[in-house]
Amino acid sequence: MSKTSTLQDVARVAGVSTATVSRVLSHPDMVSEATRIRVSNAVEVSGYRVNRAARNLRTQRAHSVLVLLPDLANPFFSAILEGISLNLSRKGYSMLIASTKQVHDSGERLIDYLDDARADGMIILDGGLDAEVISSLKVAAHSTRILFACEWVNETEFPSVRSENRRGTKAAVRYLHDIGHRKIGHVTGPEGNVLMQARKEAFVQEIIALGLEQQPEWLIPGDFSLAAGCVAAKAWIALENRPTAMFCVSDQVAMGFISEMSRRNFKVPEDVSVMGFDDIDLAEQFIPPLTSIRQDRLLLGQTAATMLLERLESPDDAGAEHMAIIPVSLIVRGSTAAL
Amino acid sequence: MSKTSTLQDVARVAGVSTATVSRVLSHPDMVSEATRIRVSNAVEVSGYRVNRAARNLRTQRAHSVLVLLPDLANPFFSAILEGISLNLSRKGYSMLIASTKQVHDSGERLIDYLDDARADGMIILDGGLDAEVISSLKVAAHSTRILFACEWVNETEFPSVRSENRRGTKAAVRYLHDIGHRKIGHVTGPEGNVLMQARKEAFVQEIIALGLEQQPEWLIPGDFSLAAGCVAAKAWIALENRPTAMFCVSDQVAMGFISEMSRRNFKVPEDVSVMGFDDIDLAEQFIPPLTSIRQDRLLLGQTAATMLLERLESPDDAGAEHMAIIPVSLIVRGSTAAL
DNA sequence: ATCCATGATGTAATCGATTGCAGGAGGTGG
DNA sequence: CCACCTCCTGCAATCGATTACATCATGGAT
Repeated sequence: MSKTSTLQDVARVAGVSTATVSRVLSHPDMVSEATRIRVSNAVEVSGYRVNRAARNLRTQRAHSVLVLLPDLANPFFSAILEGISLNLSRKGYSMLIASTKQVHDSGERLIDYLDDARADGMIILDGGLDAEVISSLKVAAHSTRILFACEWVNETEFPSVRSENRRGTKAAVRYLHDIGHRKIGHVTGPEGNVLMQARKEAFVQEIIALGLEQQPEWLIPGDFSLAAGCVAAKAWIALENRPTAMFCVSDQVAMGFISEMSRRNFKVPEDVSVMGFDDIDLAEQFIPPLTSIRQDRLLLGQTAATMLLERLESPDDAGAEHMAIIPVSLIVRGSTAAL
Repeated sequence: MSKTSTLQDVARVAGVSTATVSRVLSHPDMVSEATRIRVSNAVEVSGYRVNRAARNLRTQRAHSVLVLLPDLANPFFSAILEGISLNLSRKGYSMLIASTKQVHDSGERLIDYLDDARADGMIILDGGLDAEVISSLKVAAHSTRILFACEWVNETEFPSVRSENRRGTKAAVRYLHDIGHRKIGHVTGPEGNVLMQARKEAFVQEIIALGLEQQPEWLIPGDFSLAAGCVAAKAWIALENRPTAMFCVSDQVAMGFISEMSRRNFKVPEDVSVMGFDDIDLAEQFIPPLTSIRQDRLLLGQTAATMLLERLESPDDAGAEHMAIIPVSLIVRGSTAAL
């Protein structure tokens, strides 16, 4: 029992060749019904499990996908991972996880995962990779094996799955406008990040489209962290001419913002309406509950996995989808109020 | 360039046999300096990467470890994963991730991951597995390849890594007592969970040790979720004789509790002191900032990885550590106040 | 009766790295 | 000068599954 049985063992029990056993398992329609049943029984009694290493070697596939996160500790990614994992496992693939920071620090290179046959492809959730790393990924043999999700890299041809960042942002601004706000500010993400850029551009566009007042100091720089929200709150407090509503680039930032405001005895939404982006699990439980733009992270993950596998399994199919956009929706809660 | 080169290619370039190349890579001291250099150069120029599938097949190891979570969406696990990943990658292992729920739903069995050579071992972060699953894991060949972290399963001999649940709980109660509370309640975890049980027992012991008042209805049932905290808050409000401090089984529960209290116009810590357990990242930013028992999740993850690898690499070493306990510490913040 | 198509099965090569064993070169001691 | 030992390297088997090709039986068509 301690030793797992091999194809040979099953073949011996069933009185057939290993080829036949293999066929029963992978191409059942090539085998006659009688032997199929006999072999299936033999598989059953011997508790046979295919040896993945052997299969992977022979088929030249790893049957696994690497998911790269900028940071394992960010709860934003959990639902995306769940979606990826779900659709990968349905197709018999395993999910490897690594953080780009850790890979970089350890001196490994990302392409090694593909080159040494540990993974067939990778889903990258980090748009902030070094230009050097990006260019190493562009090598022809790999470009079809990589997909960006959530974030992406401008001016590259990697396929990607993303949320409707622009539409979501504009919906946020329009909502704040609809409930009476005319002075609307924005806590942006980290300089150079594609998400922050997309959202910031859309924000400015919509402000202009609605003919609202613009002040350079109402665009408060931040990143995606709680701490950035706190800093931004201090910046808001220090303003002469304060916006009555702030659109934050992420829920974490919004929470940090509100948290600092409350420490300084300002009230949300009485003194200022605050909204976020993402609609992470906690948004609903926060005090006050956070108005936000919901990203369907589970769907985003599932879509990413499915798209990548499709591309892996027919690499030459030029007709394959190159980009998928996942709808977002406005979720109104207590952190915003009519003016 | 599109095809990665093999040992054969390198051997040809260096003018040696594949055996020698392999030795240069895995046992450099068996090879003369001259050839070592020549081969190293050949490896360099050909951009050789070892093929993991081939190595895994030959060495009968997967060089990867499966981490099983009850639920990918719980931010509590992120730092643990980071710790595991860090120490695994240092030893050249990859980290596979799956959720026990998903594995179960898809009809896979956990032992399959070991039986089909996808993973050498597994770290289980879920103490709530079915008895049936547990017993399938006990098979002699596997028992040395499994390690529980955070949670564990009573009355089994699996090695485990855990935090000082009892000491942490007692420290919490003692702290609340020290700042003047005499009526202390506890929102417990899900019935049957080992953590909730350990913490609940320790809680009751310490209450008795300090000679404090006990009321059955001060032990409010919950689970580890935000929602459970909300429900518990309603239960607290409904009490005739209310505790002045509540020790919650997790930070998430504490946050839910506080959130609901605030919705009902009760104030924390003025009306009731609330504390959690875990010290997740958000605890510090919550309003009010949460008093909690900090678990060193990174260290816990690192320890788990290291212990498992040690056991995998010397399976017969009876002297190997069987259990590791990670220290916890009390973090006092604004959600608790002296009475 | 003969021939060929069809379907089922077996034979054996193959994927790429590792490693036990054998052999050769060079050095040492008797 | 020979026996022997050490150090280095190569040969070839091996891990276990997959699959191209060969073989064989069966049956239908002519």
